Amino acid sequence: MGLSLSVISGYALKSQRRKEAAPGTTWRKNMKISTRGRYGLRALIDIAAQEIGSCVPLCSIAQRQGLSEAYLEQLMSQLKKAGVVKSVRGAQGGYILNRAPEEISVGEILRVLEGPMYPVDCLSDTEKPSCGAASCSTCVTKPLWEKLYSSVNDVLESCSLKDLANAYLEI
Amino acid sequence: MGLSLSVISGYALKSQRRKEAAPGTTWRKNMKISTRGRYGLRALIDIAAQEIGSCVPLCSIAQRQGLSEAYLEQLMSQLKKAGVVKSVRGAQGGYILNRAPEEISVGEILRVLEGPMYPVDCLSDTEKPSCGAASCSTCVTKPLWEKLYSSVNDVLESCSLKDLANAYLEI
DNA sequence: TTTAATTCCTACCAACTTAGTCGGTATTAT
DNA sequence: ATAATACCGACTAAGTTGGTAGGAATTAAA
Repeated sequence: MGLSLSVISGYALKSQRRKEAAPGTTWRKNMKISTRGRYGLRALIDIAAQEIGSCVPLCSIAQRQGLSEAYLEQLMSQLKKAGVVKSVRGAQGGYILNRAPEEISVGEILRVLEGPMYPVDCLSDTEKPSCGAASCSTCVTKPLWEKLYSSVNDVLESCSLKDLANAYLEI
Repeated sequence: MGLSLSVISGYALKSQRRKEAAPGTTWRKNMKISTRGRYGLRALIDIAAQEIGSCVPLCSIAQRQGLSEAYLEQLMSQLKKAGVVKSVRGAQGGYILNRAPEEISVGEILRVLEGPMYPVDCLSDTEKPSCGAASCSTCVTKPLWEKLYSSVNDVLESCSLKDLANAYLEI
């Protein structure tokens, strides 16, 4: 019934992985960091852990970290545009950190890959009551969301790529 | 062509609202609190702001807060199961807080409606390396996620329904 | 006792997001 | 030349979000 072929395809493989991860209960995905941020961060830690100044090709990152090379490509391209890494094309090419690892915070990486860490959209620009409230200035929850936002940012800004790469090398 | 009827239906109305909210750029929805948490919290603030001990029917909450009654129903049912509110059925029925508003934290409410605030799933139970790493104990990012988790929780636990209801009444 | 207001319950749905895949092009060291 | 690599845009299955729809059960009040 053409089943074997379709099961072999990449799309089907993905769906298998999804199913096995799904628990019985109805889980929400809010306040979560997605694979973009997690995988991208792992890739950067991997690069930072290699000899400094050396080109690290995607295929080697993908292999060491067990990630899809094609998916990583998307993420690295975004990180390059944002100035976090630079790339060298052609054979023996790859990616290099664009700054010292202690100058790159986890917060910056996640902001590039996931967008700003606002817990609600209202925080993104002044006076846009997307919550349906009459006005943002009379919103009683806004101060709480602002506190949450700055708290999250503080934690993510306090950790640099150097910190994580050091820990990675020690294992 | 049957177009007018389908446009009038609720499904079509919803899609209109979605489109107007979508900006040009590609926004991610990670690390965000969804409508479940935001609407549910607003509903509870609304109840807490009414005369204490009085039954507050969903229709009045929905009207005052500009929310869908049917959607609120889902949320309140979950909050009831979790022991945050209790309900009175029949005419003149409605919902009442199950505890004093100062005993109900925003953290509890969001946990009920959105699930636990783990930024990554690995934190949910011991040693489940859902990230693909060899083992959770060698994961260099886990301590960071744990710090993030407790930071988020601290903020949300430090704010009670009473705090928000008071602010709400002052406006 | 009827009626209206209300909670409760299950199913359903369109739009959107996520987590990738696929195929091809451009560039460059060897 | 060739092989390795980055770069690019289109595509996609599965899952999630933000609700609707329709009815059943319960109860205060007329």
